Order: sequence, then structure tokens, then C-alpha cells
Amino acid sequence: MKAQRTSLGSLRAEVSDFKRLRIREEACDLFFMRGYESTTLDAVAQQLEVTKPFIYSYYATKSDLLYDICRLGISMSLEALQHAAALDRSPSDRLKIIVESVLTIIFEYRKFIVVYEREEKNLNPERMREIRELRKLFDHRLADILSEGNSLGDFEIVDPVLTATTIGGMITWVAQWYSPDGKRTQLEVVNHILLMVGAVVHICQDQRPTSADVTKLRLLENQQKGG
Amino acid sequence: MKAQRTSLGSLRAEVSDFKRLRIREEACDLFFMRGYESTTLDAVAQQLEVTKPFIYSYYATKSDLLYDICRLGISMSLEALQHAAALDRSPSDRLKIIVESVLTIIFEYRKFIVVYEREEKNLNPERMREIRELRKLFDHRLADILSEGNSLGDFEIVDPVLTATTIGGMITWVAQWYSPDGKRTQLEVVNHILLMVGAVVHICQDQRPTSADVTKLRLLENQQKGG
DNA sequence: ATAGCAGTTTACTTGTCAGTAGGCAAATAA
DNA sequence: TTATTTGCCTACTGACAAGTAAACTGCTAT
Repeated sequence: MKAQRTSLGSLRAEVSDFKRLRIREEACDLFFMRGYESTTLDAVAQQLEVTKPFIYSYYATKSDLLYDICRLGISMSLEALQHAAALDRSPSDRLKIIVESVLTIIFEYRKFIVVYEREEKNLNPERMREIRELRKLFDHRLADILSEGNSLGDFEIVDPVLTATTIGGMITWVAQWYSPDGKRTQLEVVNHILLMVGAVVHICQDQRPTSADVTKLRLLENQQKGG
Repeated sequence: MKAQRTSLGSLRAEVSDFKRLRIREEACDLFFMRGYESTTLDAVAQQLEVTKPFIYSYYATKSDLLYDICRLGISMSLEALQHAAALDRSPSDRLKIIVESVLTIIFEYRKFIVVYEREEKNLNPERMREIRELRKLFDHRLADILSEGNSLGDFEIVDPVLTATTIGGMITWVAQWYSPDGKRTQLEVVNHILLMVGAVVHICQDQRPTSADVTKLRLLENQQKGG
């Protein structure tokens, strides 16, 4: 009789999940520092003060462990994006919320994301395809919002697909260089990326006139002075 | 008597250099496809239709081979940037030339750059530091140009250092997703990145007023109508 | 008490691969 | 021609690390 529906049985499942969580955390830390292939499962076990077969009773192979880390890295970001994208707000509002919430995820799961980006190649082909599919979806959903913003006149984007790739890259890039020990606070980084993203979608267009308007402005000013 | 200064001796050196070049190329191709640790030197040898000891007579260790690839990846980009940065032109002209010439390098040495970004961790600490130093220099030189452009009024950048990091990331990111078999031509990509970089440095500022000016404009227009 | 089981360990096998020793063959020099 | 060097290959070693078999420990239920 396995997996009884007693409080004791469900606690066991929770404990089991927690153990998997801890294994992932420590493994990710080591993969992040030393790289996937250079990290032995004995080292992960030592970090957790357990033994290698302990890990094998929660993850069938080393590759499964990496897969879990990669999937978490991309799917957390994707979920944050999809949640914000579904909001009943203007495209520029949603874009802002996306940047803020995805960056929040990135600050928290930084190492997962770096490991996922770097060690993807060590997955078996099928799983690698699955992960890449999620990444594609991320850029695609972002492109949808940019296109929508274009239609509504919120944005002025020449190529929404390439621009989505670039914005996705800008956000991902943060995971590569941000460090909690660095000079910048998370808030500073978020504000900077918001500025950058705002610039590439030309949000300034709402508040700012074209160069034709500038000519007009100067002209009017001269008229005022002259008159 | 080694390395005689005869034409035959110099030819030998050239042939030797060429062999190193070919080893690098094929190794990089395999590292790019399968990852560094998953690629055996026997596989590299097979690709070149030679044997492993052949490779060992040109590279002392597998790590030396990776180091050469990484160094090439970053130093080619850095040289392109430094060359353009030294030109006697305006900051915005130089920035444009930098984007164009670094992207040219990226298209040509795409695999070297991806391998360098991804496999850095497999270098010994000292060499990794050396590579990271070169990368730092890249971002620093870029930041210098942005600051100079700010002073001259060419750009309007709140945080030149963070913006340089972002632009550097945007350019590097191209190496991650660009493929010669993809939908975009190199020219399309260059033009897109030029647009993105232009947006984040606010090159439009020369022609466009601030939002304070807009208020003024509307005010003047109303006065004209009213008067 | 004690049978049985979940969870964990000790101690092992096995395959893989970086790196090497030593030989052979072709080019160069004497 | 013969001696010597250069360049590469065949055939190996030694280490390391993924994965496993089987034993142990302590908790739960009867």
C-alpha cells in the first residue's frame, strides 16, 4: 500500500519534494560555479552532506537533474511573461510589467537561468528541443505584444520579431552580468532596462513630436519673438 | 639546429601555423555543436582525418586549445572595436562603425564567440580572468565613447556604463541566435541592431525636443489659435 | 516483540578519455 | 650512400566519475 491519503503520506511527499528542491539548488550552485561536466555528483552529495546514491534515489541520472534546472530556468520566466501578457492593460503597460516581473524572476533564479543558457547543449536532443521550444514561445509572446502595440499606435517598431529577440536578449543578458555583490541595486537595473526597452519601442513617441514638429516649434518661437 | 632562417624553415612555420588553424577550426565546430566536455580529442582528430597525438604535437592540452579559441573570439571583437574607436570621427559615427565592424566579425567568427561565451568556465582560473579582462575592456571602451558622445551632446544617455553593457550584450546576443541558414540576411541584422543602438543612445535627440518643449509647443499653438 | 519497509549507505563495476611511450617512415643533411 | 632529425602513428595507461548492488538502520504496524 503506497501513497496513502493519510496526513503522514502527504507529508512524506512534501518532504520528498523538498529534498528534490534542495538537490536542485545545490547542484545548480555548483553547475553555475564550475560548469556541469566539471561537477561530479559526489561533489553535489558532499555539499548536501549526503552520498551519491541518495541523489540517485531522487534523480535517475545526472542529465535529469540538469533538465529539471533548465526547465525551471526558462519556464519561470515564461510564466511571468504570460501572466503579465494576459492582463487587461495597454501594450505599453503590459510590456513594462513584463520587464519588471521577468527581471524579478531573473534576480531570484539567476543561477538557474545562466546554467540553462550555458549547459543546454548537455541535454539529450529531444529535451534540448523542448527547452528551446519554450524559449521560442517567450520571444513569440513578446513579439505579439509589440505587434499589438504597433497596431494601436502605442509603439513604433519596424520589425517586431527582431525587436522581441533583442528585448528578450537584453533581459536574459542581465542574468549573465548581474551580481548581488555588484555596484547596482536591483531597482537600478530594472529602471535601466525599462529605459532601454522604452527606447527601442519608441514609447517616447506619445510624448515627443517628430522633427517636423520641431521645425514648427522653432518657427512659432521666432514668430512670438518677432511679433 | 632548429628554426633556421631559410625559406624552407619559414615555410615549415607557415605550414605549422596552418595546421594549428585547421585544428582550431574543426575543434571549434565540434565544441559549438556538442559542447567542450562532450567532445573528445579523438573526435576532433577523426574530423581532421588524423590521430590524437597529431593534435597533441600542436596543442599541449585540450584546455590550451579551448583557450586559443576563447582568446580569438574576444580579441577579434575587441580589435574591431578599438580600430573603429580610434577613428577621427564623431562619437555617433564611430558608434555606427563599431556596430558594423564588430557584427562583421561576429558573422565570421560566430562559433568562436559562442564557444567562448559558453565554455569560459572550463578554462583554468588565471586564463579565465585574462579572457574576462578583455571582455571588460570591450565594455569599457564602448562606455568611453558613449560618455564622450554625452559631453558633445550627440547622445543623451542616463547611465553610460550600464548602457554600454546593454549594447555589448545586444551585439553578443546576435552570435547566439544568428544563423546563415535563418530568415534574416546579415545586412538586415546589421540595420536592425543599428536601429536598436540608435534608439538607446537617443540619437534622435538632436532632432527631437524634450517633453517640456512639447508642452511649450502646444501652448504656443493654442495661443496662435486663440489670438 | 518483531516483521516489513522506506530511506540511506558502503563498496563496487564499468566505460571513457586525456594524455604518453616508443616506434616507424620520410625528409634533410653530411 | 648513410646519419639524423622531424613528424606522425599504433598501442597503451591511469584516473576519474557515472551508475549500481546489496547491506544496513530505524521507523511503523500488527
